[in-house]
This record gives sequence, structure tokens and C-alpha cells, in this order.
Amino acid sequence: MFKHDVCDALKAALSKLGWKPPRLLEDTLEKPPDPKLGDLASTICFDLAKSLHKSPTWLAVELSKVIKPVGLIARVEVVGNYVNFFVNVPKLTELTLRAVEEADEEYGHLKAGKRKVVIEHTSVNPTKPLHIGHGRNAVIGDTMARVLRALGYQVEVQNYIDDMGRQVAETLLANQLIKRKPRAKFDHVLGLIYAEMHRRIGQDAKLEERVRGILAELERGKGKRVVTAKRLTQRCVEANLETTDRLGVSYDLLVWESDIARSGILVEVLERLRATPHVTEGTGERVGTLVLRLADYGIDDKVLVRSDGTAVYTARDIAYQLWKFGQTKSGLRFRLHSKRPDGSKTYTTSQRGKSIARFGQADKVINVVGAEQRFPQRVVFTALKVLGLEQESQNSHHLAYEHVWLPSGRFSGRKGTWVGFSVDDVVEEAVTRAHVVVEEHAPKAGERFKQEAAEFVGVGAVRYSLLSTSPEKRITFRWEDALNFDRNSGPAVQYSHARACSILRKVKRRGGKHPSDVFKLPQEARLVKLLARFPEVVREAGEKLQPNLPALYAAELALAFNTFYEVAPVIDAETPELRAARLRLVNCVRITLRNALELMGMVAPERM
RNA sequence: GGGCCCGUGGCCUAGCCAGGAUAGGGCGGCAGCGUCCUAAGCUGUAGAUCGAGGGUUCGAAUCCCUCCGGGCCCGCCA
Repeated sequence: MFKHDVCDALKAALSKLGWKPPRLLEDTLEKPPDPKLGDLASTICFDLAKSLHKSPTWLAVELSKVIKPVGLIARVEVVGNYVNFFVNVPKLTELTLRAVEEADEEYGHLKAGKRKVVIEHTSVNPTKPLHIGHGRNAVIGDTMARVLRALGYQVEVQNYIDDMGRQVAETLLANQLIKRKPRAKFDHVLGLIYAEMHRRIGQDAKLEERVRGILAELERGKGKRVVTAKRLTQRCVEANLETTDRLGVSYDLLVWESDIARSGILVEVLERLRATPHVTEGTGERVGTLVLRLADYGIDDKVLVRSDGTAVYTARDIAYQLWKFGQTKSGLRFRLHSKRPDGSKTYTTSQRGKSIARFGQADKVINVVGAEQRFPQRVVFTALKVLGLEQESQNSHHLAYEHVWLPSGRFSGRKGTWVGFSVDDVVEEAVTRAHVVVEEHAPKAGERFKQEAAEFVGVGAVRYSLLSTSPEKRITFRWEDALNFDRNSGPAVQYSHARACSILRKVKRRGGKHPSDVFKLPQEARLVKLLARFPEVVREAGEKLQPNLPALYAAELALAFNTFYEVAPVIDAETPELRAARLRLVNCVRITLRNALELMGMVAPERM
């Protein structure tokens, strides 16, 4: 709002002087290094100095003479070469507080129309538990889904389950050969016997042959193995979903690779690709294969179909991507899978399901996939272009994230290095630790409260620690980060929310009008400015696919609220007017913190 | 060999895409704050050649080039 007013004022001043704006006015604006210098500064005089051949200082003075303080602008000051704008704090305060109060749970939300977004995330092989790196994927994806929903998109979250891959084949063999199974949650059992089997296969060529046999059987889609595979992978997915439920992550649709394989989508898409000039038979070493040639697009060629006739992963991904956009003739069948704890429904693809067209049909697709898959993702998006789906290609986004590492190195499902670092393990440890802290903090509270608090604090800490680092940076897993309850943590945000609630709980009557100039403290102004920024943060997070922005923002707001809390008595404020005004402010902080927590999939507790 | 990502105080991190004034936070360190709305808090303080070098520019953490360190991709693998 303020930014907009400043641009308007600059534009008017420039046209009055007959000076041409050198570039987008908004791009000349920045935050001064010291709030005493102003709330926004324009560096436009540096640009004008070049085109008009005058000193920037002189230009700044001349410009400031004709700038009219409109809207939220209180005054304009020139410091050196900068034109600095001060916001009218009382005006901004009234506008912001009213906006927050009126929108309430919608504050920060936008109505961006009815466009539909499909977000694919998690997509773990159904042969193991989620380790903390998968947790990062799920939390990033889930947060993006929440952000885009807030922005008014119709969001559909899909979890792709590859129940036909080599890992499944090895797991089937493991299940058959390893009689003494460890006692654990089902996905952990599979993960453990898979690692053991992988070790044995490395030592025994006969086992390798058997794996290939099983793989071929799965590929054919007929026989006892297929039934067993379905049973095991389904149970594994159920176990995985227990984990994601606990994290507050949910899915609209589970997409099974085997269902896609039998739907005819892959065959259809390959057929269409074959009809384009970019897809040809392989030559030389690649005789008998089908190759996607992308030199025209500056990308290496990619084999789509092996000489034995089977399709590579990328080919399946292309087919799936087309389906997400509703660009295939063949379709899938669906049935209700379950109701999630948050009340939402999860559907699954199914051979026996009813065919309903409401899934897919996306305007925009976001794939939350590891950064190492940048090349194959690019191939997929380029393949859409090859098929003439220019729009769909441009509306395809790879939200690439780097993996979570242990201090000792990478996670490996094959080597089983995830043991002790599964999402289940980490969340359990965090909740246990949180319980100790809750115990210290509220010894007299009931056990039920303590358990609930420990749960949302533990989960909040884990979610925040996975979310707050920008996705393109590798995270080295350290227990002290995942179990961080200090400021700049998930629980710190929750704590500030609970504090705000606590104040509001203690007063019977709140609200009412207040003279807009009762606020005097810089801490109050800072809070107001932060509150005003929230919608922009949400928008930017959605547009740039940066799910860490809400996390950073929430921590900043929580910190600012704590600072305010120390210096500004609310209930015992000096005057009734100030008390009423501060109550409004606290309530608006409460609303905004809650909405931010909601975006991050974290509980906003009234007490903790 | 070709390409992509990362490198910011002891540790973690924001800022980089859209160059601007004194590089923001947090952890840890040190020194303080308990009659008072939740101390999971607050205040103060020390600590940074923004990986290195060069270039562009009035101005570079930010743009360009080279190099160094770490990671990843370039399979009929999965």
C-alpha cells in the first residue's frame, strides 16, 4: 500500500518536472539501513543523474520539492542522494489493524481466481519409512500447498507411489527370504529387510537374477507376485501416512504407478511422442531404443524406451505430467482412500474405482523433487513443448530442494543409514524432549494438556527446522536444530502466539475505537509495519515457490512481539485509550501469527 | 570433457533474481534483567577481508570473467 503511494507520488513529481522514469519505479525503492532515515528510499536520482547529467544530490532536492505527500506518505526527506519517504504511522496503523480484524482468518489471503494447481510431493518408494530428508520434501510441499490455497488457487496434492520399481522387487524378495523379521512399524520392517537384502544381493549373483525376474513379473502386471507387491506396498503406504499425518501433512490423491501403467496413458503418450520429429529410433550403441532428441532445446538426448521395450522413469514422468494437465485421452480410476485426521479426504487411483474427471486438469503443476533431478525434470518439461503443449510446459515448475545430510554423509536406503533418523524417530525424540520442557514450564497442568503441548511443540520444532532453510541449500541434520525450542524456532512462534492469547484471555471487554495517534513506542510501530507486510510475504512465497519465507516472517514477527511485550504493558497501560489500542494490536498479532502458523502446518496454541 | 547448485563472524542463516547509505537474525561466548499481561522471554556486548582474484559501475555480498572448496547431473541405472 505504502509502496504504491510512493510510486504514485514519484510518478506525479517526475511528470511535473518533465523527467522520464529511468526504469520501473518500484525497482528504485529500498529499505533504508536505519529506520530513522525513513521507511522507504528511492535511489532514482542515481539513474536520473546519468540521463540528465546533473548531480544526484541536486536532483534529489529538486525532486523532493515537487513531491506531494499522498496517501500513506507522511513526509519526504532528502539525505545525500536519496529521497526518503516516511510512512504516516497513525494512518497505517488504523488501516492495517482494520484490515487484519476484518479479514481475520483470511488475513494474508488473496483471491487469485479459480486456477488449479497440482502439487506433487513426498513420492517415496513404498518400501521404507520416511527419513528426515523425505520429511523435508513433505514439509516443503505441504507448506507450498497451504500458501497457494491462501492465494486463492484450487490446490490438489498428489503423492506418487512407485510400486513397480526395483526397490519393490528387492523388498518382495527380502520378504520371502528373510524369515525372522525385526519387530517394528511396518515401513521400518520393510526398510530394514530391504537394506539387509541389498547387502546379500551384492554378494550373490543368483539373487540378482531373481530380482530381475520379479521386476519383469511386476512389469507384466500378472501373477502372485503382483498381488503380494500390492499388499506390501499398500501396508507400507499406510504406515508412511501415519508419519505424514503426525506432521500435519495431507494428500488429496495417491497416484500408483501400477495404475498409470495399466491405464494406457504411457502407451498413448509414447505414441504421440513417436509421431513428433524429435523422437527417433536409437542408433549405434542405442539400437533398438526410442530416443528423445532435444538438441534444438539445448539439452542432451534422452532414451525413453529401452531395447527390451520397457519405458524408463523419465518416460513415465512425461506421461504423468501430461495427465496432471488433463492432456491425455486415457484416464485413471479413483476411489476414496481415507479421511485424514484434519477432516480432509484422500483419494487413491484404483483399478476398481469409479472414473471421475475431477483430478488432474491442472493449470499449473509443481513437482517437489530433489535438486539432483533437475535434468530429468527439464526433459519432462521440454517433452511437453515437443508435443506442442507450450503453455503446459511453461506452467510446469520443479521445486528443487537439496537433500538432508547427516554429519557423516548422505542418507542411504540401501545401506540403511536412515535408522535412527526416520521422521518417526526424530518426531518422537522431539516430542519427548518437548514433554520435559512442558513439564518444567507448566508443572501443575494436567497430563493430557502436557501431552498435547509436547506433541505440537515437538512437531512444530521439526517442521520449522526443515522449512526455514531455503530449499536450494543442503541441510546437515543436527539434533540441536530439530530440537530447538529457542527463539527463531517453531515453538518460539507458537509461544508468542500463546502469549498474545494469554493477554486477550484476561480481559473481558476488548475492541472499541481508539484515537489513531495513541501509539508512541517504536516497538508498536514496528509491529504495525510487520503486520502490514504479511500479505506480501504470502504472495511472494507463492510466486517464487519459497516456502521458507513464511517461516522467516513468523519468527521475525514473534521476535518483535516479544520485544513489544517487555516494554509495553497492555492490560495495565497508562490510559484506557492506550490499553484499548494495544489490545487491538495484540489481537492483530495473534491473528497474523496464527495465520502464519497455519500456512506452515503448525498448531497455533492458546496455551503452552 | 559439458552443465547446474552451494560457499556470508566459532556454528546456522537472511539479503543475491530486480546493484545503492552502517551486511540483518539466531545459536554459542561474555555482562545484566525475577513483586508486574506465559523467563520457551528481554537488554547490552564482543565477534565478518560476504571463498579468492580480476572486471563493469559514481557505487558490488548482489552483475560478468577466472580460480579454489563442497555437492549434484550429463546411464537402455533406479
